[in-house]
Amino acid sequence: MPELPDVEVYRHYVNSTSLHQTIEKVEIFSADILENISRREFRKHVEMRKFESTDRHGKYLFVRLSEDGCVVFHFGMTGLLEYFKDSHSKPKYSRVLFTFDNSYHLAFVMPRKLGKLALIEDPSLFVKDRGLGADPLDRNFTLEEFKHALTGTKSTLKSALMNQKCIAGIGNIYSDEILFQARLNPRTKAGQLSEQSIKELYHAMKKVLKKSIENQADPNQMPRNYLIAHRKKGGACPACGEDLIVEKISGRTSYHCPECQR
DNA sequence: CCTATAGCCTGACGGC
DNA sequence: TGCCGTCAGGCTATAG
Repeated sequence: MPELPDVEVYRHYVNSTSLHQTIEKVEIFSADILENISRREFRKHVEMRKFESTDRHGKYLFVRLSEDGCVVFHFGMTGLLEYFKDSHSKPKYSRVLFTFDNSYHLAFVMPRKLGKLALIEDPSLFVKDRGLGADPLDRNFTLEEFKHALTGTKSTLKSALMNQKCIAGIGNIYSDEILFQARLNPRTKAGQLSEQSIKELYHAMKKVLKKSIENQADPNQMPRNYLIAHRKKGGACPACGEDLIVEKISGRTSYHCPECQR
């Protein structure tokens, strides 16, 4: 699931459930999702601390700890968070479980173990070290900056949007949606866009991401003229009714309308 | 620099 | 019902 909107929804979820309570216990059921840290070290740094605040960059969620340090959640394709009380109702595929002093738990649930958990000092340094591009919902992310990120690249739009070093946070589903809303063909070369198209893409990107967050990143709540509900085999364009084209681009299954996205 | 591919991991789904 | 292949909203390493 987790692209930028999903991760932003998880961030709000952590804010409304898990802050300012002492973390009495950390249980790690799958050590292989820990990045660069042992079970023991992770527990030592997190237990008896509190989650103080949250931040997000692209698909990464940062949860700052009291004292110092920051837990980084990366959700892979199937990660999610669940806050619950009854210890018997621990969700299946819980990989890490935080237990608070109010006896509630926060589970990092992830059927496919493609995500990661890390402990870092400084999110901005983390972003820099990974070479992540700007977060498209960052207040300081201007049209100029977007233009700059696209110029010089020879890749397709689909690929550029999904490239985390170019823009951070967009994945397969939302790249399709953004290109659909901007009426741009996914195979268009990113470096050859007109000023006008770049501008439209920029606004479509912000619009789609914001709208999704407003709707709790729930595909079922998205407007009818969005692609997302039709993004399946045999789907038709919600704007013109044309059969959608399905093809692999950058190794991912991509959907677009041959009429609306020329 | 770019693209395509395989691999990581595990479950859901469709065809026979 | 069971088995098998394919696919999945991410990312990385590798080859061409």
